Amino acid sequence: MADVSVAKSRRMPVMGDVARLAGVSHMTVSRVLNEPESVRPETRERVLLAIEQLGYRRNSAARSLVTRRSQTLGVVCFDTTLYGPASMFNGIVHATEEAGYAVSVASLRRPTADAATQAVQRLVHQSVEGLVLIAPQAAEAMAFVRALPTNIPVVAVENALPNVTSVSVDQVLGARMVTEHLLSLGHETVHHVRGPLDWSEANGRVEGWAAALEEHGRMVPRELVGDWSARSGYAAGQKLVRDPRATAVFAANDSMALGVMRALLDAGARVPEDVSVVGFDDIPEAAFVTPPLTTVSQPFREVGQRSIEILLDEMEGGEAGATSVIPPELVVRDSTSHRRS
Amino acid sequence: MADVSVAKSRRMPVMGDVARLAGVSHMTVSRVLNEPESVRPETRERVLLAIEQLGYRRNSAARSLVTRRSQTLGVVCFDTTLYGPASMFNGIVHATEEAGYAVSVASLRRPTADAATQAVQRLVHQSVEGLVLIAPQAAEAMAFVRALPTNIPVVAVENALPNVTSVSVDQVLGARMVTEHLLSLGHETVHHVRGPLDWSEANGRVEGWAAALEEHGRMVPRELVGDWSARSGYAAGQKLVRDPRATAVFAANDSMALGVMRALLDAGARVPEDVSVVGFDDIPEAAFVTPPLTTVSQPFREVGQRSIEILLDEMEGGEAGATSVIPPELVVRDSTSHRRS
DNA sequence: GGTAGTGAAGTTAACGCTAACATCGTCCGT
DNA sequence: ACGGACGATGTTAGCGTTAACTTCACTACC
Repeated sequence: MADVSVAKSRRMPVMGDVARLAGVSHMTVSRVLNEPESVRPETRERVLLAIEQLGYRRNSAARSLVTRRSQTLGVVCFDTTLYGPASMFNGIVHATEEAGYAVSVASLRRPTADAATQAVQRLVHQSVEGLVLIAPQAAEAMAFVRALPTNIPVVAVENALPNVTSVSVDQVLGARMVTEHLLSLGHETVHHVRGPLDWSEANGRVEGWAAALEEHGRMVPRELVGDWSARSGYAAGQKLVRDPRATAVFAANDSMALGVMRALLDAGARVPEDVSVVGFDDIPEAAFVTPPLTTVSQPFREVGQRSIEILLDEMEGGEAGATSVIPPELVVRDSTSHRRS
Repeated sequence: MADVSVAKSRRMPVMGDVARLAGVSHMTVSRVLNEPESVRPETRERVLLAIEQLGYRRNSAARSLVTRRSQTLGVVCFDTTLYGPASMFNGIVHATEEAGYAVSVASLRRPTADAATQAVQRLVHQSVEGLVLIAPQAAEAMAFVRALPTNIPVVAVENALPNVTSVSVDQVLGARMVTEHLLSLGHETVHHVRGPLDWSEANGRVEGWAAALEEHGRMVPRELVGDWSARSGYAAGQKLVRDPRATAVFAANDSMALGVMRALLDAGARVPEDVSVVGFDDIPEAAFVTPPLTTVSQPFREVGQRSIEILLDEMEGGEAGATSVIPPELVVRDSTSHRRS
């Protein structure tokens, strides 16, 4: 009881309180906090001491009211349960905090233009100073761009939007590497289980895969469509197992690759003896599943961190619209082998 | 003159602008926004129209300066790359947005008391009105509690802290179910690969496992320690494979279970014929790995959502300190089977 | 018909901070 | 020794909202 009343009566100290204790004006306190060099060391020490004694913390609402800056960056994301987005989100949050900004998140329940617009609006309303988009669905992207307030800098990760700065891993290259790896093992062609139609990453992977096949003069099989989940990979695998020409499968991510392998195994086919399977992402479990999965490693965290670097640069007047592409890396394990028969 | 008006219209409109256009005072505008019923419908319409025309948005900094509320909840998290935390985070963000609050995130790079304190401070400084802790390390927990400002409501997920409201899945029960499932299959005892020593979830699982074994009068083998990663599970598996009595292994999460299975397989043991393996979490891939993994399903998203419900309730004066426990569910797949001698 | 009561709007004063200007010594060059 | 420049601090005036009054017109009642 006593605790409560004490806590209540003890109002949070404000600049004026600090000033009084230090024997200066509140403006000097403000200066100590904002441009310490402009205050005489002796005075500064006194103020700092008073701040410490009172446990003073500057009120950020008042500060941003007058400066019109919030020291906050906004992150729009869709599903942070997927390994890739989750890792990028982590990288983004860390980098943002390191830079002294707060992180405000808006999440999209559904990939609709409306939801996207709302999310951006919400963040803008919080006066974020910059925006990071982790929402790789192309349809959305368009909505975003329309909803964007021209005055605030934006960076999109893993999604090339017109007129928006973006950072991404070279999906086309990654898919190329996978396809050529498989071709080099003697497979006649490579089948592909792609990601959702509206994800730009999925499209990039399809592009690289098809391009590599065409360059080698191979047949380009019709791709199967998944939704990134192992379950959808399983469904695709069930179809593939009926096609004797499908000796090599490139799944657009590791989860789907797992599903494909499961379907193959359930149907009595062996991996990699009968069918080689490759994933994408290199989730931490990839090396430990059965068989250990050949896949493409993406530096997700770095992508996230890099996006913040670029965003901050843009906020300080750097030019926008640049596109930064980071190369992925093929990791060969045991789910791929030379074609037999 | 024209310049001036253009310049003015370029500036974000404020309440006064809306008021002028609607022919009322700024206070009426404020009322329309805060307590619409107190304004005559006719006037209200006029104001609403003016708001629409000007594209007016209330300045949240000014608002929170005077109300001393930020309409923001803070989330402290450690590693949102792990499936569990990522899912809970998702649930939390969704529920928070649904309730009309903004979400501010602070992430811990390292599980130290210092980092924890800083993270909480950062959020408090942003005047969050409530705090959710997704940081299941016990050591940390203590630091949090100490750093906690007594006046702002806190909910911890997956971590029972003294005097702090918490929501969690019944880890002890889950581990019990696993152990009894294995025992019922005829295994003499169950070996355990636990999670990090400072995670309360890991401790709960150890507790349930040991209790179940003891109740059945079985030997309680010394547990091996992992760090949740498949790699650490692999290391544990390499040790277990040398012990002929280890016919049933309970890994504290699915990733480690995968690592254990890999090590077993690499050493020539078959799963489940020679050794049964169980995980925990039921990651979406669990049903599709080889062999499909028996595990415990946890309603992560619901835990996240529930934590927000409770937090909001507490913010509205509900009593704090309650503990909400949600039961998990055993999912039997193919990585467990009767003991064969 | 006068007065209290009501509902709807307006006025004023914070909220805690920073920008911009004002003040006041002090040091300098000539 | 004097005016100007400079460095350190103080004073004042908002930033855009809401809380707390105040005003005013209109109703209701004895």
